Amino acid sequence: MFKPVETSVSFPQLEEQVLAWWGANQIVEKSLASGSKPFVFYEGPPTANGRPGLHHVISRTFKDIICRYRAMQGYKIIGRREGWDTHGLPVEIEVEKKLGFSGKPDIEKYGIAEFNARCRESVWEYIQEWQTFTKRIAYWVSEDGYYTYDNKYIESLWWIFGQLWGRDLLFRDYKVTMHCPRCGTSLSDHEVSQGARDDVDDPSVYIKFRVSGELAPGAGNHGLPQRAASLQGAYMVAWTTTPWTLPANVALAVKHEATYAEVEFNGERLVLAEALLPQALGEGYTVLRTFKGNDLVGLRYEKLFSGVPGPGDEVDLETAYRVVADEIVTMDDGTGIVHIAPAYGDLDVGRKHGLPTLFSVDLSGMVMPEFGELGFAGKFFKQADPDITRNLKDRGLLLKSGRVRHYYPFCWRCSTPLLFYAKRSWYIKTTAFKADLVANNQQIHWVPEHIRDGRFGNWLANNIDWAISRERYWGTPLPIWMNPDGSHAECIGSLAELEQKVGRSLQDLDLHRPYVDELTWEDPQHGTMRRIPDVADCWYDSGSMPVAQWHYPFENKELFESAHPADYICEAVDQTRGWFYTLHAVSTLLFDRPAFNNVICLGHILDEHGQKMSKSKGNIITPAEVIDQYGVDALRWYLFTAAPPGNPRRFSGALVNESLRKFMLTLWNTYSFFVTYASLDGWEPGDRGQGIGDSDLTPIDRWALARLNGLVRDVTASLEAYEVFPAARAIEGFVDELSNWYVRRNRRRFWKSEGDADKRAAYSTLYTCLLTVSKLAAPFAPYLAEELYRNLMGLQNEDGSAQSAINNLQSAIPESVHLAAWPLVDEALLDDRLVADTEALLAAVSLGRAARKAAGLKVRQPLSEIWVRASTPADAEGLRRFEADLRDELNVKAVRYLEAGSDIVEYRFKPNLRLVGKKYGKQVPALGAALKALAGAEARAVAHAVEEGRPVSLAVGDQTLELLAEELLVESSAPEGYAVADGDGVLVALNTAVSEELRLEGTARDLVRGVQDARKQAGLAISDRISLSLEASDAATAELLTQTLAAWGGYLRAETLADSLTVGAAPAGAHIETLEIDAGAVKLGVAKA
RNA sequence: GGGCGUAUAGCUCAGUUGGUUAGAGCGCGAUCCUGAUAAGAUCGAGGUCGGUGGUUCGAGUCCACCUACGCCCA
Repeated sequence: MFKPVETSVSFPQLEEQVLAWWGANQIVEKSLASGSKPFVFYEGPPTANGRPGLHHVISRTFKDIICRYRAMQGYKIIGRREGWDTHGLPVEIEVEKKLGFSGKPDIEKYGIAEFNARCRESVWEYIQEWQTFTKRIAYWVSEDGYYTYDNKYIESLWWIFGQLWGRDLLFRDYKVTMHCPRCGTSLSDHEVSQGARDDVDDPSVYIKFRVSGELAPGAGNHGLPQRAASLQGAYMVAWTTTPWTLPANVALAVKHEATYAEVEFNGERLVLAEALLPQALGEGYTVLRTFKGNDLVGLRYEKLFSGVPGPGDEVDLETAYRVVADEIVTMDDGTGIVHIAPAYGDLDVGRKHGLPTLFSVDLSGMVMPEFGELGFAGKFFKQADPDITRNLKDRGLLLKSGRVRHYYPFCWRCSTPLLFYAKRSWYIKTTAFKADLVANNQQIHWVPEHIRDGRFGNWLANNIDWAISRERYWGTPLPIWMNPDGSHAECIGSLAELEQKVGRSLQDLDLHRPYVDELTWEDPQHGTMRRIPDVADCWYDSGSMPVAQWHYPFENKELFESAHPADYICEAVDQTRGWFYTLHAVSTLLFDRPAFNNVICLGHILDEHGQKMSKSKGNIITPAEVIDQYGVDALRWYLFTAAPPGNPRRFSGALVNESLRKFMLTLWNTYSFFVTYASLDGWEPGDRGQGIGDSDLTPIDRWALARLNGLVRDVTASLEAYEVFPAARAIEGFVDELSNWYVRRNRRRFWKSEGDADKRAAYSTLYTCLLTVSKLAAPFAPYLAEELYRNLMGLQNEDGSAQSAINNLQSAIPESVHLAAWPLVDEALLDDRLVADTEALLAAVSLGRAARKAAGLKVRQPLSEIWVRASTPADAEGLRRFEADLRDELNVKAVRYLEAGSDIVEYRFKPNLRLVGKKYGKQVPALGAALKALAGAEARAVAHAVEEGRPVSLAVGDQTLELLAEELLVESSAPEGYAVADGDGVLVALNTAVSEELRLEGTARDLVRGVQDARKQAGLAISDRISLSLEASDAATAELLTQTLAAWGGYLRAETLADSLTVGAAPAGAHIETLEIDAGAVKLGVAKA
């Protein structure tokens, strides 16, 4: 009934077959449609305009595993669908590159309509590849996905804008951008980094700001008025490399806790950071007094120039020209006093301290006409530097000037120096909800945990308003219309509302630029309403997907209500300030709840040297090459078991191969072993009904089932906590023990000829283990699990296609493991004591082998006895329970137990620090010494007491301590004349004496192994009977051979299926192998009988 | 410059509330076992647990500072 299984297997080929079967039988569709209880998943949309890489494999497999697990638990997964992030600068840049463009002017010339059409196409360039890839890595999602450029999607985004607008959460303010004055456009971060240089020659000037003696409004008064008065006429010294920004100065910043000094220098009083005095002034100054940065806050100074307010801005100059304290100030260079010009880079500082924003240079980089009388109006800002410096020098406000080489950004296209420039932008007022953002974050279960209060928590605690607008083309148009002078604005929250405004149907309208830009209407009071040209930050698109993917609230109201918040999302750690944040912000602002309850936050994949994979380094490993060689399951298994998901991981094909060999092949071979013998015996799972009772289960069967149910318990608990890594490692550990302990120990039960209850118990046990493992492993390694499951369930006959009898009889059997129910723990089979006993046994076996090795006694040589001592009485019980296994594994005739009654050993004691440490604290060293001093009869008495669980009185210093049995650890020396190995409190001692009788038995076993090997070399089948001949190389060996055969001849014949056994030269035609025995050799002649 | 994370054997990584001799796998060398296995077992070489200082009877683990790397931000 089982399909025959080859021991050699190509997993990539097997996977292709399973994949084809899934396709032919709509397994994916059935899984997606299954379940009842809702479980909500959000797909974080990738941009499909590049090829999928390994980092996509890891995020998709971690998304997949949880969804599969929940599906097997009977959940209906909502949102298990593709999603595509289609807007944004990366797409535009890709198209610009293709068209050979160098910036916005080229796009405008080309036409926005055509450009956006190209962007729309470009998004789908790799979609085929993505979908094939997605299927191949077995990421099960519906292809009926959402895409952010869809009109419906955009309409939902507009609805959100409308909601925010209605609550006054959208506003306009300055934002500092990197601006190219020649190209007339802002540059993105990555464009800036392309053109930055770090050896730019610039002026380095030290400017004096005269303290006026007044105080800023609202300044504290703890001694400040007197200080202000006394500092009047002194100069605060600031350093800058951009003199052109000085006319826009509105404040000076100091560092809170730093020490500042008032010094006398060339007849003037100067104020600057004490630590930087030598650097800034050299010699010749006298310190008059010092104070903290905080003590200077609120002082006012005389302005250098009169900066110009932005068009339409009302500014309160009362709040300007004062000293503030801010973290941006460092003591690395300069004077510890920083000149603040919000318009040209220090906008956040300005905002934080309520400073006005003043300008001196326009967007074309020219000094504004307002500075005409100073003689530098109309000059390019860099050219104005010397003029400004000279002007200040003439007014006695320049301390000194020089040149410096440093970092400065240039336009990557035209090499024009860039301006930091505060431009009008639109913001979402997230700061108004900072407390809610922080509180809602506390409800989220982060894996790894530290992200919550670390990276993400800190980001929220330092929340700044979300700059939402972009001066670009391919994106969601901001639905804000304004009148010509900007005095009136409206936000449109739906298509219907817009139709009503323009008075016609817009059903066929593409809701992108330039089409929406063309929609205007006349407002009787305010004039022509035109859309502002900006589009939305594309993070806003993806962060709004919980709403927009369902076109809420225009459609799918019920679905949306049941699909919010997500139970689970998963992306890489770089999304903390990306998608994780935007989801959280949108959800908190709109609904005051988190967008997701559980999140796995993945680390990045690095190459095998810990370097980031990048095209330029040429160290990219593509998913395809790994999958073709090792298969998807091996890759997935590696990703799940290599490291906890939050850690970065070094990747190489060799590591995937290790997963394949370590886990997949071990499981496969166990499975193959089972199927081979079950088929031979015609065993079927239904046989359990024919009288295999619990009583037929041997201890090792019970162990396997206890261990299995413990595994189900542990894997389930781990996955419930979204801890994939320990779950996968647990499965791996079980498979290893199943193969290398259960199967190895029980081989004879499977191949013996009687088909008795004992044999059926073994089949039943191994079958249950394999079938359950196939279910547990299904979310991790979906292909391998499917193959195992289907064959074990009798769903594949010999040609691997049609359904077998059992399936016809029991049509309720799920046809795929992915449609099967997640295993439940059978509490009755759990037995932690049994599992612990087996662990003790395995430890003793391992030590016994080590002792054999040390004594040079191979395992095939039987020995008379071993002595064992377990670390606890309970473990000793365990060893007794499995004494037969212990004898067999170590090939000894008897096992004896070292107990205090036997005086063949010496005892040593240690405190059980875990217990004793807290109780006795500083007395621990003395206690340890007292225990160490115990010897002879006294020591034996203590050991006795501990064994019987009685407390022990011990003199420590001048006190007597009453120690509980469990507070002591007992070790014993090795008995004389024994080979010993010990560890973790367990000791195994071998009696190394080999009697003549034992020697013959060992020889017999050598002969059996040699003949078996010869049979194999001769190419005989397992069941072939042979005639065997043995020829000794010398007289001594001949004598040994004769004696051995006298005692063990029957055994030798039985084990090797030898019908005849002759001593002497092999007959012609026999296969001959030579076996080394003791000092001599034996020629083994094997011929088919 | 700031925040977060990481640093343990040649390589990839574990190390539970601080506790007894710091582990696994791979690789290397040796030996053994084997009629499911591409496997397995044992031993060996290989560790200043990134560094310094501190807390403690006791620190890979907790604290402070420093170094290197990664991510994010400026």
